[in-house]
Amino acid sequence: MLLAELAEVSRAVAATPARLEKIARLADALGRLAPDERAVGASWLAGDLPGGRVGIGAATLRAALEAAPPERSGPGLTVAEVDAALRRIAAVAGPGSGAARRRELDALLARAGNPERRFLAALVLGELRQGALEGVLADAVAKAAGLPAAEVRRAAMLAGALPPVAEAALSEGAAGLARFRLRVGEPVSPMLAQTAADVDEALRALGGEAALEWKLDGARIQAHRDGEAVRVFSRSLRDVTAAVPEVVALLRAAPEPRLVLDGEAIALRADGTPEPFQVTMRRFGRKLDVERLAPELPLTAFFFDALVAGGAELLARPERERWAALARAIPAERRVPRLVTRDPAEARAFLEDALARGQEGVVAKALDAPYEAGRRGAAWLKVKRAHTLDLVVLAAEWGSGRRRGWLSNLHLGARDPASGGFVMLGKTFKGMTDAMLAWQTDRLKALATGPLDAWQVPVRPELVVEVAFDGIQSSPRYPGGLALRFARVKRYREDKRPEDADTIETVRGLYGG
DNA sequence: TTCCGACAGTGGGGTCGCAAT
DNA sequence: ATTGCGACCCCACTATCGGAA
Repeated sequence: MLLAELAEVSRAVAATPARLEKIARLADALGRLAPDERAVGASWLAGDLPGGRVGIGAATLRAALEAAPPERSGPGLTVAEVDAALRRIAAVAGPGSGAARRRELDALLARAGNPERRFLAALVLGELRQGALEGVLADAVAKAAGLPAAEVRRAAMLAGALPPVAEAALSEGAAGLARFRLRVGEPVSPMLAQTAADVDEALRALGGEAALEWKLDGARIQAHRDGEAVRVFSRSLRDVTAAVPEVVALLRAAPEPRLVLDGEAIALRADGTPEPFQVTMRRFGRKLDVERLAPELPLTAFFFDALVAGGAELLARPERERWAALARAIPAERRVPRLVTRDPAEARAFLEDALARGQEGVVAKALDAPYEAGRRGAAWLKVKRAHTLDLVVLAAEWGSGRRRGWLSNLHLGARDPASGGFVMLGKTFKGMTDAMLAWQTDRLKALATGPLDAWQVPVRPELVVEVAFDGIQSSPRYPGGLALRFARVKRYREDKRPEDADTIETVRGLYGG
């Protein structure tokens, strides 16, 4: 198949809001792929590259697109050709690799017309924006193969990816799907949590009784052991074994030879309290000098689930059984602190204690729920605590996609009594309804102190907005050395003037305390 | 007919590795 | 030595479609 055909499918999928029509068009395209194109075609139609990102980002792509000839030349690109080129691009390394990537990219673009260029660019950036990603495509695979969507999804979660499942389903039907099972050493999509406002709401939603566990502010890990072979995966199923020797040692020392465990890796201070997430990432994100850094900045694993333990696969077993199996496989100090209760007061106290010890919050879990790989199900509910500040809008950036034409991303500042000015603490685009976006666009245009056609518009610092956030973190980027984590707008405070806004001193107090 | 689960989109800050400067 | 880019860790929130109730 030609790249141009897939680009046209993607365009048509993006053009219709109806999910069923998207599914029909995607299913039709999947059915037209040649057998050896099915995995890569499915990957692209889900907005992914089969081998992951290739080392080309917005800057490189922009430069290449500007330099590309206005018209396509040569024969149209085939799916196989483009796949091969992208794999070559991903594989280059060492000095001159930037130029080598660029040459390959230039060659691709030269043979691509505008629709193909748009499709390629979106794929490379991971920003397909056609209103269909893996979730919708799973339905399309099911439709194309004539198989139940639930079985396709299940296989994709156990495989940790949809493309191989698409290939198997289209080529071999139900028998192909049946081959996908949990295997020790191969990662599965982790189960995710929904959010609850507080523990009372969480307990109610879970039917009264639940297991409450500390929510640690670290990095998710899925640890596999098969005898001496240990592999550890991140939330996105990247192999991070080399980054976490402590976890490897822990698994090897366990009394059971076959384990698949779900947990969190986090850096702790000497007193056992958690380091900020940034500090954990100094270890978890590292590939070089891990062994040298490990003694001075150790990572500690806390597990909260067992997918394989006690010689059995436990995905379908209830949570309380999986926890019991985990407890037999891993010592208590390597498990997440946990309380099973139906008493709201006890649950609240557990949350308060976790927060007082510097943890992020708690996760409430249904005791009878299975492990729903890849699902953000209602069986796990996270409860955190937000702070709020009244901050001043210093500037705004024009939105993209469905926010085109709206001033969307707000620059937020705290009042600085010392200078009489404002100290920027970060940006946010979250929390606004469409009505708020329209309103703030009007207001900010009237307050603009710079040209409205610029990418970002500075404004007179007069608009006060109540912003919720999870915490203050040290910042190498912002002038006050502090930044908000997960900032989102709660509401505008038209009753407040900028001189009523919170001060940088208040923010420093929050950071220190 | 209304409700709600699942999904996609819209971007945020920080850290590391690495090539280019 | 510094800078900029890209990948990936954490993520909140709203709008929408279409099946469930």
